[in-house]
Amino acid sequence: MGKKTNYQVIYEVVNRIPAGKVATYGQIAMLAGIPGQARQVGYALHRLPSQTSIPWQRVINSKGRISFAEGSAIWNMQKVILQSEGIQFDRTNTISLRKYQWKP
DNA sequence: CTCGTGACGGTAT
DNA sequence: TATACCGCCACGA
Repeated sequence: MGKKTNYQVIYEVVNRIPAGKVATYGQIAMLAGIPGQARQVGYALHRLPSQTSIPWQRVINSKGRISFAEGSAIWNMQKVILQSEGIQFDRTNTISLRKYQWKP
């Protein structure tokens, strides 16, 4: 039996985030068993194919902000999808973790 | 093998 | 409050 790679575990955790909720990179790293390695989570999501069923858009940074350059095409896409799932952004494009952070 | 990179994050200044 | 530093480590050149 091949042991699971960190990526596989990361994807499994991200898959559990329900629509209408978000999780931080650091939180996913912790839940995936690689605490302190938030960057690995970002890299794992970065490698996902463009058409994936994994809800990558539900992972944001610890400040409650989308980790792409504000105004970029990918940034806009992530924001639109999250809004369609019921997530509200404030006037500085920040998401309230208090209200929307996933608590498994 | 070494080196630069990065969808991060906590701490220091 | 904002910016700067690093620690972290898999990946690819």
